[in-house]
Amino acid sequence: MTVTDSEPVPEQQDASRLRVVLGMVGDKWSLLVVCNLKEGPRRFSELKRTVDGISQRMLTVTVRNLERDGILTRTIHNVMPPHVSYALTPMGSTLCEATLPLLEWSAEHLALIDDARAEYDTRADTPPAGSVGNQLEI
Amino acid sequence: MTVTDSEPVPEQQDASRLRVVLGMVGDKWSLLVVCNLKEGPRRFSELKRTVDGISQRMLTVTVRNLERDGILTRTIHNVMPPHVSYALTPMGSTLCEATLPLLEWSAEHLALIDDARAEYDTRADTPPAGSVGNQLEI
DNA sequence: CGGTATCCAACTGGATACTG
DNA sequence: CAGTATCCAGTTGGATACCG
Repeated sequence: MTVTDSEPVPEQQDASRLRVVLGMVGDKWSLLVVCNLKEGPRRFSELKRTVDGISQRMLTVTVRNLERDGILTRTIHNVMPPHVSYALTPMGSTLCEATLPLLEWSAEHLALIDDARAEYDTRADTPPAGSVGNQLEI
Repeated sequence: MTVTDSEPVPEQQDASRLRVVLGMVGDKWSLLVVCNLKEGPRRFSELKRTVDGISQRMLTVTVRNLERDGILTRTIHNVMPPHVSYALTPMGSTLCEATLPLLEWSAEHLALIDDARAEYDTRADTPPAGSVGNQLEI
């Protein structure tokens, strides 16, 4: 009854899903942490060492969000000295697999992207009188 | 000769690639724009209408970056009134395909994510004396 | 060891007004 | 129509210091 009218068109469903994924892993660190757990559980300090450049604060925030989303589990080991380990859930593993094509794409296109940027910047740097700054079509 | 020492380990390669992809499409709008070009070229105003909630400024910024990265082309049609159309490059199309698994993953796990969040928030809201706030393991 | 708390700089992105 | 320019609020994230 709270449904107002027609069901959303496919494009809007895509958009909604994209927003969910990006909200989860679209930030600077989440996917890097997830990828570092691919091989197995890691402790907080291991992650901090492995995920290059991450601050303690951002690692804490990132793993908290991923735990909340059900991507990884946080386990406290009551030993001396105490430590905490993080591991992917099954859902986290499938997420990891789902990002693999994107990783491959990146590997294949890294050079082409650099080329495209260089070419674009060249065109942008020199916009003299007779030059063709943009594709034209009449 | 400029190479200092050993080749980077696979994990670091992954990380570097992830940073590239995230830098390109990890923002709020890029993937939404790309997905809206999947079916074919679109004009600026069409994109603005279709990509729900995007401001004129952000659409301009987003398509400029995607053009620079070689993901889409910008074509100016010299008619009255003048208009501009955007289309995916072959590289843009392959990027789009590479994100499909992530889209499917999102579709399959949306409900589970909501459940995980709800459960996490419930545990967080009520951390009374005898409760088990976190997984423990000795 | 694995956090939390606080502060602050930089960036993101929305609103609005103006332009060719 | 398709921008550009400006301003500004909100968020992200780094540095630092302290805590159980």
